[in-house]
Amino acid sequence: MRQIIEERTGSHSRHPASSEPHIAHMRFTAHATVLHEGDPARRIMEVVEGAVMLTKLLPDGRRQVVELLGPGDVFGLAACDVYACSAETLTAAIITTHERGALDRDPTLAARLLRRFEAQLCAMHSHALVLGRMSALERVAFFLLRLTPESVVGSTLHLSMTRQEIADFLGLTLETVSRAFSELKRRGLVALLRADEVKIHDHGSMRRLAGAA
Amino acid sequence: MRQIIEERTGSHSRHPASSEPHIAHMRFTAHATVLHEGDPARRIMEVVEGAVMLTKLLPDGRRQVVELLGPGDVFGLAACDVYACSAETLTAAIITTHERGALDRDPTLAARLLRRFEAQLCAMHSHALVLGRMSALERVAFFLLRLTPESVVGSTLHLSMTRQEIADFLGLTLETVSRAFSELKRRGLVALLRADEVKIHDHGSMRRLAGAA
DNA sequence: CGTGATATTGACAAGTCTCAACCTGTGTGG
DNA sequence: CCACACAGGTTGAGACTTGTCAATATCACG
Repeated sequence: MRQIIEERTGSHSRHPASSEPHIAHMRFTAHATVLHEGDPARRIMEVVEGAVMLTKLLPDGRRQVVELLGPGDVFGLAACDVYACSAETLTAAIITTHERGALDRDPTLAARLLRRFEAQLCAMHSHALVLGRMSALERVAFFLLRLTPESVVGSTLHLSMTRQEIADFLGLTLETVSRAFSELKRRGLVALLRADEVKIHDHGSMRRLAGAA
Repeated sequence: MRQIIEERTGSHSRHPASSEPHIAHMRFTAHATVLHEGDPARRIMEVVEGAVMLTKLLPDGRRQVVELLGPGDVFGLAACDVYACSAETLTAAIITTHERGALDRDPTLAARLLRRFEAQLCAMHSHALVLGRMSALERVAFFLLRLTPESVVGSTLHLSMTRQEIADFLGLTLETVSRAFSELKRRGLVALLRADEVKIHDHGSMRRLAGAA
C-alpha cells in the first residue's frame, strides 16, 4: 500500500551505521496478540491494514478495551518503559514497527505520528465522554456510528467484535450490550441481519442518541 | 472576564534561528476559560505552570472532564478544524501557545510534543479503564493517588477541584463522590482535614483499591 | 444432526443516581 | 464582634439503570 512504499523510501540510509532495518512489516491473522501490557516497550507500531484493539486489565481480570485502531493508527506506547496496553488484532492485519529512536532521527516520521497522536487523543476524549456520561443505549448507538464511514449510508455494517469485546469497549456487560441492540431494533433504528451484521435505518435518531458529537 | 492579565511574546528565545515569535505566554487566574469546545482551532497550547482541565459537553448539558493537565501537558487539539474540548484553569496558570504550522517547521518542538502526547495518551488509556470498569470507591482512590506525587508521602494533598468537578472527571455524581470520600475516611484510608485537603493514611490499601496501576 | 461457541432473554440483586434535607465554613454587613 | 447569607459539602430514602446468574436460542462446523 501507499504507506508501505513511503515507509521504505523514507527510511533508507538515515543511519547507515545500523545494520538492522528499523522498519519491519508483520502480517497477523485475526485474533492474534501483537503485544502484551507490561512487556518492555521496544518499538512503536502502526496499523497498515486491518483492525486492532488495545486492552488493559485490572488485577482481578476486569478488562477494558481502551482503543479501536484502523489503518494509520499508532500503538505500542508506554508511560514508563513497558507497554501500557495489550494489542490484539480483530481482523487479519498488517503492522509496521519503528524503533523508538527513529522518532528523534526522522522528522518526517515524527510529524506524521504527531498528527496521528492528535487524532487518537481526540478520539480518546470522545470515548471518555461516552464512558463517563452516556447510557447503555447511547453508548451502543455511538459505537455503531463510529464504525460507520461517512460515505456508507445504505449498506450493511460488519462488526468484527463479539458482544463481550463491544461490552469491554463501552464499559458494559455483554448482556447489556445485547439488550441495547435489541432495543435499537425494537425502535426501528437498526436491523440485525446477523449477530455481527447491522444495518442502520434511522441515521438521524442514531445521531441524536449518540449526542450528535 | 478576568482571564488575560498579561501577554508576553517570545520571552526566552530558545530558537534564535526563527525570527518570528511563534510563542506567546499567557497568565490566567484560577477558574478562567482558556478556550471553548467548537471554536476554530488556531493554536496548540502547553501548560507551563498551574493546572488545567479539559471538558466536553453533551447537547443536554451532561459534562465530562476528559483530562487533567499539569506543567508540560499539551492541549488545544482538534480532530477537524475546531477545538475538541473546552479548557479551564483550576489554579492560576501560565500557558504558552504555538502556531499549528510551527509543528512542521520546528523538529525540536515536534519531538517534545510527541513525547508529551504519548504520555497523555497513556494517561487517557488508564482513565478509560477507570471510567469503564471501576467502582465509585475505586475511582476516587485512583483519583487521589493520581494527584499524589511519588515523593510526597506524609504531607497533605490539596484538591483544587469541587466535588462536582471531581465527579465530572470520574463519571459520577457529586453525591457519590462525597459518599466515597466519607467511606475512605470511615475505613481509615484517608483523613479529610477540610473538604479540599486530604491526607492519605494507608497508601497500600489505596493502591490496592486503585488497581495498583 | 449433534456440538460448542456466541447471543438473547428473564428474574432478581446491587450500585449509583435523584431529590431533598441538613450541615459547615467563609465572608459580609450591621 | 456577632448574625446572617451563601456556596459548597454531607447524608438519607427511594427510584432506576445496569450487573449477575441462569435458562434458552441461534449459528457455524464437523
